[in-house]
Amino acid sequence: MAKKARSVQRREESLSRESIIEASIELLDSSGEGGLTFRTLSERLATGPGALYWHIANKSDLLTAACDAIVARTMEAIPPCAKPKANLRALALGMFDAIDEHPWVGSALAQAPGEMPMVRILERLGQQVRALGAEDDTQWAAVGALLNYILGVGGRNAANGQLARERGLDRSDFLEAVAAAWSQLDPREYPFTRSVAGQVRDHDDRMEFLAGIDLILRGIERGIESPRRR
Amino acid sequence: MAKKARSVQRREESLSRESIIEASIELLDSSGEGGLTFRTLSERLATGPGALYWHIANKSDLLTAACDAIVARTMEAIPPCAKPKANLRALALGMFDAIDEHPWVGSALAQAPGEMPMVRILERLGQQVRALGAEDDTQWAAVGALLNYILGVGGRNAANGQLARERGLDRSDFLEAVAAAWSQLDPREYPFTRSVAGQVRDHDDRMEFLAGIDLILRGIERGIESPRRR
DNA sequence: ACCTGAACACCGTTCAAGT
DNA sequence: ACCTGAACACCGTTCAAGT
Repeated sequence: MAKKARSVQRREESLSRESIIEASIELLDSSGEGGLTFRTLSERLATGPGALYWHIANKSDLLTAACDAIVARTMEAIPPCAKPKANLRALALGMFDAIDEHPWVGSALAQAPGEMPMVRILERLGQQVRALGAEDDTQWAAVGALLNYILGVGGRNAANGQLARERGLDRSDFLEAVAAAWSQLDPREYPFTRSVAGQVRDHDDRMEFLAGIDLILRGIERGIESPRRR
Repeated sequence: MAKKARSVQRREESLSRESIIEASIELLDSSGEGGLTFRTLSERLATGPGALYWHIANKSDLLTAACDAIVARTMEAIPPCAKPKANLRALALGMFDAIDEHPWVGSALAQAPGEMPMVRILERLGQQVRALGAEDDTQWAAVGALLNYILGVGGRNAANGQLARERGLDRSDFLEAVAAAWSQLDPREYPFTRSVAGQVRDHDDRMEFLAGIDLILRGIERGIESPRRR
């Protein structure tokens, strides 16, 4: 019962932007978007909330920086490949998996348009679409379609994860609840939604995501084959 | 200087879910996402914050309901047309315009996966994709691609509008700032992003959005023409 | 230069008390 | 049944004061 340990553990290393971001990622991963708070964060770093402001501008800056760290790692981890199409698929899947592992990245990405994390993705997509042979005036539409699709899926996955967490369910239980609600819609007004309710229940998110990417890639290829009518 | 007017105006009609949602939409339109507060809302409705809870479950419920009101109106306003492809384009453009007019709808939509507002869009998209002649097993991918693309663009437009508002800029000034930041990136690391910086400045968002939709539609058509290899 | 932590100006939500 | 408004338990952010 020696009392030599201090009641509040003091930090050994001095605070830094990197250590703050790292702690934020841990917090976001373990407790979701609502888990990142200047108070919990400063507690975990054994300091006061005000100290954080010496290293980061504000909460939005912090969230974007945490998101960027994940995106940068994800981009680095994607094995390079000679074929642009395979590259694009790997890129998209890499982002899908990253958001699956860190759902908060999906919404952080959406909240920081034009910022670094989005630029990293944009750049990689753009280079590969170029390599695919798209003409200058169609590149932008192709990259935009891929980027927005990825962001759309990411945002939705983030929201699914967030809602499931709030209600104390896991992802599949949550999707089960959605499917149940859909199958009780009025069949005259919502025939399509009702008919796909079953698919929501037991589909493979990842494969479905990839099917969408392939569909967009088909559209891009077709645009390249028959370039423009005049 | 008569004092017969009460200092706080009292409401004439009793509170209702509809009137609360209507007032929320006005507040969101005029002051952005941060403008919707139980205090400002109850002030505007000449009541106390607690009263609102008799009619709505919580803030997320309120936001989704406000979003659903806009989406429902948007769906109703789209003129029906015999050609599924034209219908899909009109549907997508309708949502684009709705989010352009009410940027908060973009993020509210993303936050309510599987809820009514999203189901309305899903259903309309699904019916038209079916009419296009897609087989059962490819319908879901096609609808998913369109829906996620629309959600992705919507989310990004919402974020653009929100950030511009926070910084007191209008949309084009904000995009100008993004373009300026992009054109100062390292040309060796970010050649693509730099090369499209100019396009960000003076592109037409709406037309670009439509180009993406057309690209996806091409991919869907191609999938229909050469269904599946075996 | 960097950190501390109390204080400020907010939030969403609850709930006893009223009508 | 519906409304009131004070109170609760939080937020992000600031800033005088410390080292």
